[in-house]
Amino acid sequence: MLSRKTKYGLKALTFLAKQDKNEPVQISVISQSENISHKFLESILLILRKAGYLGSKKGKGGGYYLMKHPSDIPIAAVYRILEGPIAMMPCVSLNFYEKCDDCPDEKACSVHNLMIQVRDNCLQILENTSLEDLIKS
Amino acid sequence: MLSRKTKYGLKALTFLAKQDKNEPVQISVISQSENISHKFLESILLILRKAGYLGSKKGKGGGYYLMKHPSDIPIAAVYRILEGPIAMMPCVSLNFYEKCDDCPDEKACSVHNLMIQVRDNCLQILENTSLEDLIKS
DNA sequence: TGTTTACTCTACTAAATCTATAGGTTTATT
DNA sequence: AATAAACCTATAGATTTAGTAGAGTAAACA
Repeated sequence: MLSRKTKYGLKALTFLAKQDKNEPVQISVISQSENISHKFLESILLILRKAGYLGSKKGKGGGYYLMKHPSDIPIAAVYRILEGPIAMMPCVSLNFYEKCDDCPDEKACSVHNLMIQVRDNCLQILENTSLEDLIKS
Repeated sequence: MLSRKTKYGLKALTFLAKQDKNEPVQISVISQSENISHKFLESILLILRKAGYLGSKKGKGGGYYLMKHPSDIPIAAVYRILEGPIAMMPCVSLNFYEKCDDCPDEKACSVHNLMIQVRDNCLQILENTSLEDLIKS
């Protein structure tokens, strides 16, 4: 299941992408519009800023704005930043690979092979959907 | 991410499906072969038994065995029993639907629409893969 | 009938993660 | 200087995960 963190993050990005101008939007504007706890959203936006997807401006008239064009922000990237691996098991993750301690032979593991299929399908969607696609739907 | 519970459950079912005869296999045989904590596996097998996928026999020569042919056990069903909803958000779940409290209009939610796509893709795989398919791979 | 074997069931726990919240700090604007 | 708004650290409560402990129950077998 998707965490609220990721869900809120995606909603906030969508909100920013929908703005007419790419000017700073205050956290409280986003949090009120999208029904997200102000403080929680704050921490999420901070993560996205550090990852390079958001820029920020302090002080009066400040807020957050997109650092990239929505078409250059694949959902997969946001997902990895906020949620972590897209794969269902570390042993099938491309970006967060880890060996299973209980599995002597990965290639012989039927669960492993199944989850590779699932991963590929999810990846295909999440890599090929951008923030721009999201606001169109 | 897939919980160990589900992973272990699938591995145990796979182990049983691989047996030549469908005769009771002791928990300890499975737990040792698959490197799973005996007590933890015990609780997982119990769940699968109550769900009707496994039968059990007590006493000497006892153990667990499949109640259905592997081709009649879709992975999606096992997943739902052990892991819960396949959907990434309750608002896109077919079997465990729940409205989001933060979302006034589901149809207007871009995250919602994206996750429907993801769900459909995962479902397509998990519904159409049976335990029998798993042991072949 | 008694013993062993193996599943059944309830309860508990340690650790991790999630979902925030609190409160002070820094920076920019007016 | 006053105010606005992001920045940052710490913490806390709730939930979930991944088990563990131990007594109970049923079947087999001698």
